[in-house]
Amino acid sequence: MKKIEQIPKSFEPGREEASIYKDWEASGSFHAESPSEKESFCIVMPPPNITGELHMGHALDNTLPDVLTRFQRMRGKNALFLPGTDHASIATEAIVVQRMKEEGLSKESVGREGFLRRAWLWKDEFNERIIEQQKRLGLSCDWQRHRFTMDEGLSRAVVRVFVNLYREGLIYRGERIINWCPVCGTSISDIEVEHEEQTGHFYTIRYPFEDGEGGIEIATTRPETMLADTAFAVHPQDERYESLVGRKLRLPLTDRIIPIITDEYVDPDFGTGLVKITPAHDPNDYEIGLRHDLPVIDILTLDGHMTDACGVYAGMTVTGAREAVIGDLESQGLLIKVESMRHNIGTCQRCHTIVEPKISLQWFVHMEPLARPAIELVREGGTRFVPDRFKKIYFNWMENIRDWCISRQLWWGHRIPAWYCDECGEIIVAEETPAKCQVCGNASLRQEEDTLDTWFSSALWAFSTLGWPEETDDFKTFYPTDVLATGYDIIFFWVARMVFSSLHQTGRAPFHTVLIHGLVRDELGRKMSKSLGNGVNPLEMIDLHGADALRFALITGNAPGNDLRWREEKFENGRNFINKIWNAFRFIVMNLDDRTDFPVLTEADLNLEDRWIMSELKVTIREVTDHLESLELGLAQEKIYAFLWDLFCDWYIEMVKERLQAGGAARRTAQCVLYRVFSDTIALLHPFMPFVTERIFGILHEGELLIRAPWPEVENYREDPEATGVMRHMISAIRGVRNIRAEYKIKPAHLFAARLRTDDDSLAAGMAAAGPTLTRLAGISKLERVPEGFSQSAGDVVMVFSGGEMIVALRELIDIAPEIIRLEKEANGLRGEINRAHGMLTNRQFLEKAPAEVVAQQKSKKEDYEAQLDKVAQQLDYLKQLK
RNA sequence: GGGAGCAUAGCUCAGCAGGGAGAGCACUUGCCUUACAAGCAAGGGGUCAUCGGUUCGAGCCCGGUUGCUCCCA
Repeated sequence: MKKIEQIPKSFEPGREEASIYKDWEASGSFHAESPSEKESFCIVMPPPNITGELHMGHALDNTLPDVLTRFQRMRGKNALFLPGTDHASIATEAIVVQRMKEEGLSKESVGREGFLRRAWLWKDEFNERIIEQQKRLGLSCDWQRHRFTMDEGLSRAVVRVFVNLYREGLIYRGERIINWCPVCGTSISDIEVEHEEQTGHFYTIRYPFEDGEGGIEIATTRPETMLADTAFAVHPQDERYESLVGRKLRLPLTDRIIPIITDEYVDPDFGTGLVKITPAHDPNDYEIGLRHDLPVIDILTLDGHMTDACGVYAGMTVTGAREAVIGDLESQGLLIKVESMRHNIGTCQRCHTIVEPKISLQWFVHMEPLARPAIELVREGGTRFVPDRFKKIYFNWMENIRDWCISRQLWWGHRIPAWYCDECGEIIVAEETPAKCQVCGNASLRQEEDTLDTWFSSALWAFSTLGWPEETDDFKTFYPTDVLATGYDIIFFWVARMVFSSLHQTGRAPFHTVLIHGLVRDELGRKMSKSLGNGVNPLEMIDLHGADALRFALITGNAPGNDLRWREEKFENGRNFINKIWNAFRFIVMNLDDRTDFPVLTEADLNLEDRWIMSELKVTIREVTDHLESLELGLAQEKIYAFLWDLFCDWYIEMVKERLQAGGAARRTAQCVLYRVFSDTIALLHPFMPFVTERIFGILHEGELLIRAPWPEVENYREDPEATGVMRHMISAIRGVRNIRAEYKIKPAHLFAARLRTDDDSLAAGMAAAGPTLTRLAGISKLERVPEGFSQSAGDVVMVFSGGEMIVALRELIDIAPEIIRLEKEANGLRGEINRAHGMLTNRQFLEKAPAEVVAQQKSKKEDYEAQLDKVAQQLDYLKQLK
């Protein structure tokens, strides 16, 4: 083993992490087997977009599954953390286009092939960069299984699913109102539209009757869309407007005559109960239009300008047209009033420009039949959400599902496997490029230009990454996967779609558990964003204090589903903890005599503190394991932290120093327990802080890798209530004495003798055995047990603790008056506790209804406090007598 | 309009088969005690938002109110 001189005073992540990571990779520790005899555990990584760098959200998103994977790997499972990246069609295309623009090029000028070549170069560059960043986080991914959504295999899965769904009639092509983003130049799905409230204007316009007289007033926030109006509607039972039905209106600024119709859809209680119908630009109006056979007039071009159907307004932008329309209406006296109003507008999730509802020919997935079994699955617990409440969000969306527009007018993505025959109009959907039209035999077919929504391929991620549609070993070994860890912001986008796609294609749920985490926010609770510039770069943090500190900070106090604020302070805590661990490690190395070959210990060899710390470790192993199994990573980490710092470092190491100094058998035992307990604690911590723990373990256990070491077993330790009880008393005695020292401002160097009055023999024995330790920890030079009847004298301070009394002769150092105050404070505290317990124990209802063990517990607490109060009171009487 | 979450120590947050309120940081006091000052020791600080209900017993369960977030339409 290394000598202490070879071990640096502190752990330097920057110097160590890269080589530790290399050791893991070189040993093949990340690699999962398939097929395998072992039980498998699989998590697929939520694939980051290739559009940019890793941010704090990714760091969290990736750390959680890594902790779980490392835990399961240590438990002996065939654990696979499958990494990958997503092609992010809209975002990537926008970036590549932007880059080309800077070179004076455009998509059109380079053509589809040329564009894709550039996009792939971009992908290669960022894919690599992301992987490098993830390695710095310490992720234990099986990099050999890294996948990209546009890889050959995954593309084959996409085509297969598309063809399957088309043949089943679940994918169709049709004209519908879709959301059009004029800047991205593509359709987007409903959930890619974000609604934001804005202050706009509410224009009241008069539509005159056909003959030019009178008219109807209508209010709208989008006056330019009137150019697409093709009817006016009222509710059929609305008596107010009975006389209007059947009459015709003259649409201002045009020479169009539009009818007044009735339709059930109109809500008579909303506004005036009159609505204008714009079939080409509103989904509901489109439905009404179909029912009444209304003309559909599209007034918007794909790049957001007015179409030729708009007469004088043709060619204007939407905002330009709005101003022109308002001006013209006003001059014709048809603009009644303008009010200001808060209203919701839809914007593009990617570029935040206003989305235009627009009639368009697109491809859709018919969702209802796919959603039904997906709802059933979660309802019956086949897949559960942690925390549970997120299933409500899932249900809410699934139960109100609408058909999914999956075609995108983009080049970067999976091109839709559909071909058109210009001769006969046939649409051929197939996995392979068809040679000729199956109907008319025409050989010149045209492939659909559009690509698929990125989420269409992400939805297959749980199985496409494992080789589906082939029945590969990977697929057989790891599918269904186990846990999916992801943010609540993509429950619809990804989780829900992965569930229904998996169920439909593979007949099985993609995972049994979805662990939901929150968003990483800045110190002020704001979402981290580029525009605010408040993002914290995880790589910079790693440069500063290492990946372990970063991981610690992300897990600290983090409960499933809750957002967390990034605070520098938590991160420093992580660094401090690493330092603490490192120093405990150094202390142990200093005291091991370069040996780790310890004989097997028997109970007889063990000291009180040995039995105690091992008993506490057993409890900790159990708690940490349970918390990890229930995905409570924050709690699990907290338990290790408390054990390592508060119990192991503050008490065990301190108590063992005398024995280490003593040498001989006592030293051997202490060394052995230190080594065992510390090694297991480091192992428990490994999933959270893999680097330091690996380095330490590697030194303590030469030639072994912690990443592949077995998870600590509770069976290796004995729960020892007796030792725990005695230690609890002893700790309380030491704390009490320290408190006296602090209150009386006694210098550390000033030792004093103390007397112990107790009826607890094992405590007395334990304290006696701890003699020199008590000197160091409490400044007690000599401890003498005195009988119950022993009476103290003036100048004695009596410190009552849970196991008895410590009597310290302070003589001239103490003043009776403040001592009386101290004891009275103590007595009051005890009386409070006694009253509380007494209240419960004299309540007949409590005695009858509360569980017997709770009653017994209260009873013993009360007796305990009463005994203590009794002693405090005696001492008070005594002091008052002296006065 | 529908739904969800949050409100606990000065700050950031944990806590929950319902049985004596926790952590980290900050604060006060004393310590360079040969693993660690990124540390050690001793302390101070909370009617767990509010009102009501259930219960022998409520921070925890139920309902109302207020105030902040967020999602969906």
